[in-house]
Amino acid sequence: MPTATLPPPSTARVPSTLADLGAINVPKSCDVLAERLQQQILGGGYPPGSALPTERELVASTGLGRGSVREALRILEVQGLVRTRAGRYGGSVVSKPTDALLAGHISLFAKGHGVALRALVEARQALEPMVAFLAARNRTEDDLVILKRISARLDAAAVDDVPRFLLENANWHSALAAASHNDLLRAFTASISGLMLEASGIENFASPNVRALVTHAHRRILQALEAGDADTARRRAERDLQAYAKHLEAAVSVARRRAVRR
Amino acid sequence: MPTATLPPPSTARVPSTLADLGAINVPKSCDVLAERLQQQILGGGYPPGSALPTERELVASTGLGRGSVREALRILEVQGLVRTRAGRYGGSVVSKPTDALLAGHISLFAKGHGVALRALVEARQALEPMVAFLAARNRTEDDLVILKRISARLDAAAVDDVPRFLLENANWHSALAAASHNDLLRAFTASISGLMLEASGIENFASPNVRALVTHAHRRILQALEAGDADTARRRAERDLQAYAKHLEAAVSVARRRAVRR
DNA sequence: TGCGCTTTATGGTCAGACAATTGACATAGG
DNA sequence: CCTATGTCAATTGTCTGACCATAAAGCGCA
Repeated sequence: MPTATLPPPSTARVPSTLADLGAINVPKSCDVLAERLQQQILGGGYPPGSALPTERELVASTGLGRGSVREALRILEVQGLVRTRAGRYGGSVVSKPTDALLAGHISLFAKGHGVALRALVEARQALEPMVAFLAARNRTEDDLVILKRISARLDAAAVDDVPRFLLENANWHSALAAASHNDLLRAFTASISGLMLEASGIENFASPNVRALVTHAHRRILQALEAGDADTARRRAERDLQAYAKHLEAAVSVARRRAVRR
Repeated sequence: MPTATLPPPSTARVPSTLADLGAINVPKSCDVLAERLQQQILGGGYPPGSALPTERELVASTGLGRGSVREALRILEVQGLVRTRAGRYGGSVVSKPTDALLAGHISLFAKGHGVALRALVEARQALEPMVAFLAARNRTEDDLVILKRISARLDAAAVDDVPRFLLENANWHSALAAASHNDLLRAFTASISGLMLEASGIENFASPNVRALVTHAHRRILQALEAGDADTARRRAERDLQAYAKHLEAAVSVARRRAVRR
């Protein structure tokens, strides 16, 4: 964190021999425990699926109170590193953070910052061409089956069921990202799809025009995937998203004009 | 979550009139409180900077125990929605999730899934061209100043100070993303830069060759930014990253051959 | 004016108790 | 023998109460 600036140490009267200690950090006990457990987990000491010590064992081994231990475990839970179950033979089991969990954090970030729909579209424009490229190279037969199934549902819903259309559209993008077999791009894409799905519930783009455009674009990309033609897949994703962004821009500006008039 | 499959309801003998109830969810009290507070915060009830009720007030108003209230606040803290300070006039203050926090979650996700360096590079290849494009369009004079300063330090370090070079390189990519003025792309890029910085500490690419390549590429992109030429900036980012990826691939395969021989 | 002490509201921590949960095991019934 | 049901024990979930640590406001003194 090279940009962090420390607060000036009091104001003056610093014994000249005393070095600048900087802001002294008093970590909370639960944070310390959480971090140590995190390191043990990431370091391989507790592989996914294995059980952490029970709360009371941790109390005994750390000397902390049970409340602090519970808060530490709660931190790990929010981070997606453990899942906790009550009851006998329960306890905290190490797990890997899920896509949904990361999507939740990204969603909070976006909502907290008031990220505009335009920014979401830009992010998708950044990700999707590469996703399509990789999907064409790395897809399995199963990936194709899933994408075709979603495409069919998408086409069916495009006729008149707009909410369903939007949902299946989000699924389609997520499935395409899954076919890329890049965990990071998959998670990013799924997050953005979820956010756009939410946003599209508010605005009312997805006119019949746009729906036809989208289904057509998806079909063409899917064809490139089947052929394993990565460059074509990328190019089509690029072009289609550009067209989509233009439509969206127009729709938004219309909505804005309408809002101004009202 | 359309992919979730419910466990088959016992095995048979289901009274035919009984509907499928699905898995019943028993949320913990602190989760309920955390979610309610989250909604209030995101709904604008507590704008950033405002103070949440104190722990004891929440105890009084919710009827929960203090431990549960504290766990709820701890959840919000990990999500980056509040910052908590001890002492009089302390308490929980609403805040926006920081880039660093989201980067931490993304990092945990990547480490938990064992995301390969190759996947990181692919993600950067996806993001950076669009980032460069937007940066050329949206950069301010301040953005340029910052980028130039980092570039200078990068050039200086490229001669012989490899760790410093890698650090400044990560800073450069983050600064470029900041210049795009897209919060999401900025956060994604910063995360990936951090992860690559960590990874590059292990591997030992960044040979003199690669360092020269990188500094040259950054200079060319910076020139496009100054000129405000978005398309050129994007094209250069694309080409340079492709070259970088190729170098990396070669370095990794060399390392692998060496490992096999040993 | 300016420094230092006190005051006090707040989070941080611990201890103990009880409730709720849940899987394993034993047991009864067919 | 198999199935269904009851019992048990270990574990998390929750509450209560107490005390400590912290930090900013306010006061008093020089």
